[in-house]
Amino acid sequence: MQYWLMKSEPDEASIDHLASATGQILPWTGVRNYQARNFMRDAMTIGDLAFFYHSGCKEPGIAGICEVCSEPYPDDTQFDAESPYFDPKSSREAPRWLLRDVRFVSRTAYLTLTELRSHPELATMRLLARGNRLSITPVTADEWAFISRLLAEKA
DNA sequence: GCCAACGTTGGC
DNA sequence: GCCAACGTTGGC
Repeated sequence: MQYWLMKSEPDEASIDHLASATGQILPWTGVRNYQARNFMRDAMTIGDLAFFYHSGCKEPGIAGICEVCSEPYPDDTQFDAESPYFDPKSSREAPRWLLRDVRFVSRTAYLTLTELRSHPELATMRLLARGNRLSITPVTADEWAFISRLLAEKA
């Protein structure tokens, strides 16, 4: 059992999209970075929890919690020439990009990036590391517990 | 296998 | 819209 933080642009897929999806499940589509793919393919386990983080928006921050709910499988968008995530170098025989489904767990109080940065306890969080661009990052049990406490206080 | 050029991410 | 930081590509 591990913890994660998964970034999504709310225009594309927000916590509200996840909450209103069929079965409250969405495929974590569009990851085109090998490290993030490897996390999904190799490191995640069904039942892992993740903070659902809104990025690329006015106020980036944690908006909710979701749960890994499938084994890894090929991301269909890599085969779709119409998709912005199309990868001409991938094939159905040897798919490059694997994803997992995530299930809605809860909305949380909105915890902004600025606030996350303000807590020295979180200074070593992968998300906050200088130059970090990874869309999926591991969260330690301590970080998870600390942030959960912050969220509970704000609720 | 190096590395310059290019593309992307994502906060500001 | 800018740009710093990073990842990927491809020529050599």
